[in-house]
Amino acid sequence: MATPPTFTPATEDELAALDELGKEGTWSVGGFEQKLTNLDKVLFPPSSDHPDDPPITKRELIRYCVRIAPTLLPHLRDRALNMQRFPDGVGGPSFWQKQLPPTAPAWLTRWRETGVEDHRAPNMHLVADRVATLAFLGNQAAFEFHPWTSRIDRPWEPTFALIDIDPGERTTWEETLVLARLYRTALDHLGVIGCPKTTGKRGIQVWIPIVRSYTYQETSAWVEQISRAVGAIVPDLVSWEWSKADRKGKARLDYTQNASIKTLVAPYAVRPSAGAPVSAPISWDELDDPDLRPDRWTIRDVVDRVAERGDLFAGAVSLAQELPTL
DNA sequence: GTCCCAA
DNA sequence: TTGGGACAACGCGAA
DNA sequence: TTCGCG
Repeated sequence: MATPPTFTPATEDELAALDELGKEGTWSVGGFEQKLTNLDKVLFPPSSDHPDDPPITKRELIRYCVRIAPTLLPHLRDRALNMQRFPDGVGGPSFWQKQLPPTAPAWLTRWRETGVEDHRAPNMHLVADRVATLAFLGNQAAFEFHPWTSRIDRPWEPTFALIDIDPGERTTWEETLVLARLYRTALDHLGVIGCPKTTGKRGIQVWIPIVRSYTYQETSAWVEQISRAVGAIVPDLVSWEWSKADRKGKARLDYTQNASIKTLVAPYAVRPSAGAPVSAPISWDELDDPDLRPDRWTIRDVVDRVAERGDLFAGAVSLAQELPTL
């Protein structure tokens, strides 16, 4: 696949030029020029933990997008990207976008969906494979990145089995951690490496990188089996009810995201909440850190965390495991 | 956020 | 010139 | 077959 092997970060000069733009203007980053608009528009109010911090503008979002790009792009390259867009930021309406408008900049990499069932037309998807593309996404307020779990050369074969711990209204953070630790024990027992991350909202996910020989039906069944076993250990914390109302505030262990076209929020993606929290990869040990929170890292500090710790989700790109028979 | 089309 | 609509759609289980 | 759900 003709994508660059490494992703060069935005230069200091490019970042300075972003700061010097007025409320809109043409910006050159990573070798491509594009028009940026409404740079001083507030997209995120400060979080309640830091109410005196300045709010987060679109300019700051774009700055984050290009600074995290070298770490994020390996997770997005070669994958169709579903965009969830929040043109008015937190609290405003959002919408999904799969089809890239023909009027979008010509230099964006596109992939026309193949192998689609007869009843719908194939979409022309965006593939994020450049620093400049991340700036484009920031300008579009498309900051909640949802890459497909397959790669575009074999779009109907997943590269991940996905564990999604979705807390109910009555689930505490400590209970969410209990569930995550049970998955940790289960995967350890099976000799399978999973990549855990916070969601930036309330949950925790584990992405398990796999060889491309499984169907979605198989990955879904595999994750369901483990999840049922986890749930059986702490039945008071988990509900298997489909209807939200019948769940009584309990957590859902949602294996049904292991399906074609469905997506989970990407590592380092920004969530539409005050303070711009991100979905942050963690080490398994951090489940025992009393300071861990599901929204602990934001666009203001996750780049520094990556500088210190590296990409804790690197295994999601480099590993390809068999799923042991259960 | 941006395009498109109707008014 | 302005304003409103469009911008996704799988698969599971219950009704 | 449709509806709720993520």
